[in-house]
Amino acid sequence: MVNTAKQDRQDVIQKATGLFWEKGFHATSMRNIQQVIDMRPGSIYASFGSKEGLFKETLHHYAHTGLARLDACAEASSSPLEGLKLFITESVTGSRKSAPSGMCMLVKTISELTHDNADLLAEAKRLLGVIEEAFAVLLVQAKERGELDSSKDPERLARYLQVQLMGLRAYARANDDDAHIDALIEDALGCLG
Amino acid sequence: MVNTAKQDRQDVIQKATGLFWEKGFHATSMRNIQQVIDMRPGSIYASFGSKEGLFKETLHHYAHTGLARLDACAEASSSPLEGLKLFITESVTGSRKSAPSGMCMLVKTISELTHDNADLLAEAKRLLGVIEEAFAVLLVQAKERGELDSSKDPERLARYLQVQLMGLRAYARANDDDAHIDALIEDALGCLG
DNA sequence: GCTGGATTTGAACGATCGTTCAAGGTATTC
DNA sequence: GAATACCTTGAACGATCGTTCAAATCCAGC
Repeated sequence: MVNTAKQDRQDVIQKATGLFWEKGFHATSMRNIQQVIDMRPGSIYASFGSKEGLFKETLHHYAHTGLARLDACAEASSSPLEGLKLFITESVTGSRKSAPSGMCMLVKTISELTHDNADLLAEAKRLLGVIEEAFAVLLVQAKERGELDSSKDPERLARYLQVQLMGLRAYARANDDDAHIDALIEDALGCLG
Repeated sequence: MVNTAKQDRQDVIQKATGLFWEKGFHATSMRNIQQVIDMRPGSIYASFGSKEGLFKETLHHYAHTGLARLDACAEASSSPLEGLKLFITESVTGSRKSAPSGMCMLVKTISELTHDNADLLAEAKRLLGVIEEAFAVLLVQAKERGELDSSKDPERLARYLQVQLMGLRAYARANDDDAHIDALIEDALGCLG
């Protein structure tokens, strides 16, 4: 029974993530969420406390899913560097058609929120840092394997890749030309060889 | 009198731009705006028609200001390429402390809005395209002067710079370390020489 | 099948949203 | 100074916001 309840909760969080990701924090009303997850206000507030509480859980869910996908990319590839490139390429091109919003949900969140929701803002920043660390770990592995120029600083390169990923996804949301996007990915990841 | 009225209108739009830029479209209420621009609802709606109408004018104001600043950077620099680099550097580092939000207002808008505000979304995309064109114009000038490798495609490079600018400003919003930002700008603009 | 605690329900709350419009004010013209 | 045209005012509208809570429902243990 615990399993079922947990499954339900995860299912609810997943559906809420889709909504928040698509419409953002402010434009998503609790009534939108009630409809999508088929729960009444009382149950939602008993489970998550508030709209902010639910949103924070969706941020965690989003980040965890992203990290899992990064691991999957690394395992599916012949090298850490190829895994990283695959992850970034997938994130940019894949999320264009399937994902709720082309944008990264964490970037969307730090873009939308202000000090009025200070802890949500801080949490999104923190999670972006976690992802950056995961990039750095893969880059260290690549360096150890000799796939990466030993003069490069993995942490600096991880920051650079974050910039590229953020920029590419934002650009892809503003521009529809697939060929241009592909060329931009090539340019952005060129320094990885 | 026409001049005064126009000045007033520009002043109103400028103040509204600051609010929308900081808080975004949905989180900014018409009452917030009434307070900041010191006008009553009737006057605002007589002047701008709707919240969307006012927001669209602030988008234009923002883009126009950005283009003017790009021109100023180009004139202040010894070359088109240096002007472009100055503009990007200024946009990333300057907007960190002074601007309402570290983010580009146009990127923030395409990040926040969905098909529910289709024309505002389209307008923000269009204005980003205008800015990209202005980048391309400067790059063509740089190419003619021989400052840019003749093998480079100015339009592709303009798209690349848009990605860098979007990514850098988003990253700067998530991360406070000035030294890291400076290094990232260096990495991002390295291809310009 | 009854009981008691946990869960779900949905009507309702006060606040705030974007917007309207009759009423009041102001400036210009004769 | 009266009349006209224009602009501003702010109370008020219906809708929707995030949230609450008494009542209804569910379900395990006896």
